[in-house]
Amino acid sequence: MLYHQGARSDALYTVREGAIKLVRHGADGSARIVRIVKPGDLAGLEVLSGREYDASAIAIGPVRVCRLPLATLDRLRTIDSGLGQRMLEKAGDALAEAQLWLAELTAGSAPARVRVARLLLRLKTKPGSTEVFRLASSDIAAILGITVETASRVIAAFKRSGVLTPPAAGSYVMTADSDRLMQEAEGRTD
Amino acid sequence: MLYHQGARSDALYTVREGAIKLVRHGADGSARIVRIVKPGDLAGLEVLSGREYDASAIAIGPVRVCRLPLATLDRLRTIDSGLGQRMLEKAGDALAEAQLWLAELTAGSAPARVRVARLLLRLKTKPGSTEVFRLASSDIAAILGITVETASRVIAAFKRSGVLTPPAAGSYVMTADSDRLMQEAEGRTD
DNA sequence: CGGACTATTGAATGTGGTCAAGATTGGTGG
DNA sequence: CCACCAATCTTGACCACATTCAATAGTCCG
Repeated sequence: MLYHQGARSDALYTVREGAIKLVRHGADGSARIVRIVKPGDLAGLEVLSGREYDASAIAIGPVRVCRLPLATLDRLRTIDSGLGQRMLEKAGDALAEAQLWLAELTAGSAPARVRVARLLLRLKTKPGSTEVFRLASSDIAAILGITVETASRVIAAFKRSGVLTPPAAGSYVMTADSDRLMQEAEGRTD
Repeated sequence: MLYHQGARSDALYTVREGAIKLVRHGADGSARIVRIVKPGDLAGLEVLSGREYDASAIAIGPVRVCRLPLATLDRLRTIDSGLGQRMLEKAGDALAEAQLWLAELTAGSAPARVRVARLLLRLKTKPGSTEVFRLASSDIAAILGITVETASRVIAAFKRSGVLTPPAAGSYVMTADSDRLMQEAEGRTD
């Protein structure tokens, strides 16, 4: 865990390897994953506005990150004038991603099966690859705002229909039939 | 309409007065509002990454905006070194808002009544005020990812129970009982 | 006074939630 | 090597909420 929701923000983070999830905890104890920070992305932008961290940052598996305390960041910015520019681009990208999640991954006019399919398509290890990261069904549930049970049911259905083929035990990836997955993501029922 | 989803991005916008909505259209014709741009906020950050606009920007009522073509923006940045800093902060704020929407306004462990209540609380004209912007129920539906019918039903229920009092005809605001609205937002059923 | 759009309300259907019970998996220690 | 335990995943039955479809009021223009 890199930092906690509600803690005073003091540093910006960038991920080098692996991935971290930003989890937002509701007053009632419910948890929701609001962003996945992949290599090259930034976490903890709150520090720039002096706000508290508005989510907790938790590593998904082993990661290598770079911690940039605010003072260090300011110093770097006076040296490298392009840094601010690149950070701004990254922030814009993160915003675009968040809005894409809002539009395509949240409930509303799309059944759970479709949303799970869309999420899986975004979890491909590489563009064009048939392998997708295998994350815990509790994480899938926390991203899509559904329960663990429905997540499990949908994944099971995909396995049965051959869209997904389970990996060797302990593996972090599973194989997907991209074409049929895209059909599911469109909502095609046939 | 300031720009269309999918169009080549050529300018950044900031809102002076009023508000604009960023609407993302799905392949199936469905529309979802992914952000409300209020005075001081930025729209069209895609231009910084050279991407296409990933949503359409549509004014909600009369607005006054400032259009900044990319060339102008670059020129301004060489003059005012603090501009990039302020833009970065704004981008971070927008990201925080988007993630808050993801956590609190989308379906998942919260019935429609609760989410409408939360949305209304964020539509207050001023912090502490009892007046909330009265937006079309089709807009409420597009933000929360519910249908117009359920939005209408919930609003009607709030009016009947006295939580909301309808405004004079043609007004852009309506009065809310903040305390009871907060109770509804918590999910308290009593 | 129409005409178009938005809002409202009602009934039937269906998807996902809840609750509860097993099944796998992975890890620990005897 | 195996027994045991905790955590995660899986599956089933029932129910509630929201969607869908459809029909009726408003409301703002021309």
